[in-house]
Amino acid sequence: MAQPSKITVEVWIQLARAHQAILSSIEKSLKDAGMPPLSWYDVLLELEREGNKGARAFVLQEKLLLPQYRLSRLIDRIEKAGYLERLACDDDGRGQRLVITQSGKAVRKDAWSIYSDAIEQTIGRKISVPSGKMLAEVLMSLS
Amino acid sequence: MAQPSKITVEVWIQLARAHQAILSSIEKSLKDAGMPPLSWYDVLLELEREGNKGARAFVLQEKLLLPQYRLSRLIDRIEKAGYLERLACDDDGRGQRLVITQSGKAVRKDAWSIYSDAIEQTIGRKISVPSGKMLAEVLMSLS
DNA sequence: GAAGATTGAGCACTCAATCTTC
DNA sequence: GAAGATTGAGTGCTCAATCTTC
Repeated sequence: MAQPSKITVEVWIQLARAHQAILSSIEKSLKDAGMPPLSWYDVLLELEREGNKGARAFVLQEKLLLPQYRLSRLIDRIEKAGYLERLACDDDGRGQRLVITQSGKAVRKDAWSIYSDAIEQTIGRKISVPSGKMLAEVLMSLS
Repeated sequence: MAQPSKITVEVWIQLARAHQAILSSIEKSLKDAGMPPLSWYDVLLELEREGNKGARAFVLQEKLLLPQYRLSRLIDRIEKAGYLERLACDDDGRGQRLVITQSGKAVRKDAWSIYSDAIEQTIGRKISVPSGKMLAEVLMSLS
């Protein structure tokens, strides 16, 4: 049980604070604009990338790091809002194909204009390009 | 409405992923060890730093970036578990002094041995000291 | 028995409304 | 009226149990 250095602890504290600050700012921007929360955006973006064939739920779980039960209820809500459809899966009777609808694509696009602006305000304006490259690279090694 | 660069977007994606991965790992470690969640730890640590005079709730709000209603119910649960006490505030009848109890200090200490080990496993082992210094510094400018 | 997915019950979060004291 | 704090009602998260298909 090796103890973490002061620097390691400081990294975690600052990582948690930065995440919390940025996330609440983004969520507030989306809500103020009448958009669905960020978790919906993540799902819709993945589905849009998958195209008409749709995506399996367990694939989304891995990509978005979500537990099964959370994704299941998240999909319920998004489907109820009309932004995705559950279709039967030909080659596996247990599963289903999740397909984004036209209105789903539209709301994702609208949300992106709000979302991207919030990212620029909370991150882009605050750090230099070299810092950003370094930051993204080091962070990638942590997940 | 300036658009964010690809690097800026990548920083946010990796920041969110790293945070999610590290946080769930830490929470799992705490739960497996029979410890309260991380939010309790944050409150208890701040109270321990304040000593016998205790801390005002609105001060915790600022330090922990928590909304009023969330902190209020968080304090309820921690108090019910016997880890803190709400005492009258002499100079302000609206507020109260939040004071950590002996068992609160004990559980915070026990939780730290689990928590610190999890930090070392998820962060310390994965990045170099120079990367860590740089990371902490840049992250600090984001919150 | 394992994998994909859902569900019931309990707990935590959220918002707006409220209360008390300043 | 503003600041510190709490609360009711609605929503979302969590865990374990469950169901179906592989």
